[in-house]
Amino acid sequence: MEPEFLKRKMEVILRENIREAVKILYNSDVPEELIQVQETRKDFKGDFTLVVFPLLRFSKNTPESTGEKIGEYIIKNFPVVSAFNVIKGFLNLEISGRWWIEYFVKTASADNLVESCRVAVPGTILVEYSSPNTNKPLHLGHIRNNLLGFSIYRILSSCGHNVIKTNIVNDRGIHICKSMLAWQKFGNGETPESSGMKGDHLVGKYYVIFEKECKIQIESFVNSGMDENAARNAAPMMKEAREMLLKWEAGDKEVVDLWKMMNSWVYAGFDETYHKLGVDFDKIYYESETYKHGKKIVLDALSKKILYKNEDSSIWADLTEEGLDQKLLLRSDGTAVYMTQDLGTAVDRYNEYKFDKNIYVVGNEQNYHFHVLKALLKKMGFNWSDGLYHFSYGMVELPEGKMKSREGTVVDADDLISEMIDTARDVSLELGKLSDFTPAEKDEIFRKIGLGALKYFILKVDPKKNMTFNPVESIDFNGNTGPFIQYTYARIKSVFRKAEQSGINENLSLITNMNAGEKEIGLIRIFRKFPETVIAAAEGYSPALIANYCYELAREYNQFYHDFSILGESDERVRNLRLALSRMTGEILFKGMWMLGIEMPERM
RNA sequence: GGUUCCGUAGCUCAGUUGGAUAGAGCAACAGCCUUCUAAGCUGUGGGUCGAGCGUUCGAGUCGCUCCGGAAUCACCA
Repeated sequence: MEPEFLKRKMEVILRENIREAVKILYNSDVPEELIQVQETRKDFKGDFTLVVFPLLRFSKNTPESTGEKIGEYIIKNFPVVSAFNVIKGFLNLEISGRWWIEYFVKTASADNLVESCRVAVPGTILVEYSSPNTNKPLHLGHIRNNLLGFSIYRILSSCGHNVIKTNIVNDRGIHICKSMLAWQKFGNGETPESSGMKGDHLVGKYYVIFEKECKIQIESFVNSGMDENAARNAAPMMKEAREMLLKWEAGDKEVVDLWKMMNSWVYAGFDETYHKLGVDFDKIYYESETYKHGKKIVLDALSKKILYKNEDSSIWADLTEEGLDQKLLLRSDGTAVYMTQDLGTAVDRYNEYKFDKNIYVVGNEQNYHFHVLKALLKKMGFNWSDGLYHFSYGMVELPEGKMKSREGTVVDADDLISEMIDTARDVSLELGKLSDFTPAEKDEIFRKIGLGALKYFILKVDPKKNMTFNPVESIDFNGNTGPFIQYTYARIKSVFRKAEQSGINENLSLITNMNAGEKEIGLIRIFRKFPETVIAAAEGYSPALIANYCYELAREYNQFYHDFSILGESDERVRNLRLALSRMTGEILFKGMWMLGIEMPERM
């Protein structure tokens, strides 16, 4: 295989030739960036297009005649270009079908295409994602987070980086104490076993109970004339929660034991959800450990006068020089806040991995937090903080607005996954194509399709944009969807199964020196875009680019599949070409979807 | 109010460094299964790309000003 061949793109070669043409025709040395070669738009004839406008100042002629002259020169001196046409200021060049076939044969496999994406200098990259709180189950927002994080991991490692998946579990803090307290007060010893509830859901239930009971207390204070903030502080439940946090930080055995027990329930629940989603982690950090280190870092910085102490003995950073605000790092009672532990986690990670990059997959609601985190680390003298990158993604909203746990409008992750699989089952059974499968095999296919639909739905959207999820209309299985791409793949697999049955083998050597038709070239043109799409996805942290690429390829292939017979073709060379194109389509779709964490069924 | 992000068809979304007549899917309507899987394919209708001004041969894309929406500015995480 020759990755160099793949890297030396046709555009580059054309650009060189055009530059040569301009030099000879107009006696001018044109700066490279003025030679704009791009793919020809679909509705015009040609493969590559030169935008001639920037060259007019050298030709001192109309766009049309400049295009004509360059076109004539190219076609005379560069035989790979078989024809050209000029429309307005655009010179469309047609590349010979033979070149496309030659290109395709040299490419040989999707693995080679992925191989050509590898970066020259691989780095060590940490990808932090998921970051759950242990007081409630995962919801749709976490699903977007997990899918993005996992996909970024696969994309970056496909490009040759050493990627480590990390997860910081927010297992301490006042919110955790809330569910613990409510369980103590109202739980009557309920456990996941006794209730039959998934552990994370059970703990989440008590978090909700706390909020409800606390709200009643606050309201009664407000009704007796207290203002909202004071009422919140005075509510006995809130007081107790704060006391519990203090006890926890002091290592009180009873509190710590309760905490351990309830956390173990939650972890069992999370593991189940992660497993269903198909995501995993190489290293899990716990805030309950890293916050201590965070505290130490804060106190060190205080002693170096980087931070300052307030008269109530709370500790702050002054970030006004950085264009930010004052930031609290330790409360007046000495307990840690969110930022404290994130400082500790970042330093721990750097010490452990000496990463080049540390990517935080965290929602855009925390943009400010990560701004501050980076600025703080820098201020404290950790120069590696330049490698911190907040991969900020948009919120998932419901048609009526933001999801709110309090109002019960949260789309639960486990529920959603099961609903998707159920829908896949319904659709599939109605189509009735899998009658010869065992129930277990069918379930496996339904799972792949249901999750494929969900994952694709989430990942096809540009990560940085907010997206809307409509639970009523739910997720489609037709059109620009995961199942559409899976279906295309299953069709290709089916062709090869049939081929095997009829003893037809694919023979690449037969297709060299062939001339390709328009539809074949259409497919090869899309194949060619795979590596650059992967690279763009890696550099721009955008799995959506790969998702939309896969859709484009699947659509093109389905047209091809519809218009031409593959196995029924009598000309052996043509049949081999079509088989080879089918195989490549299947391979690329498989690879692309793999990078999204989407599995592909052999049949559906 | 400050900061950041967003606004493209009825709905959900694409639209590489500015390039030709702004694209898909869903929904609606009309077709295509005796032939490799119809979760497919083909066609029709649907747009002042939030508004305006500017830069440019050329703006959905860049700049400015508005309008509309979101996030954030906690001794919550």
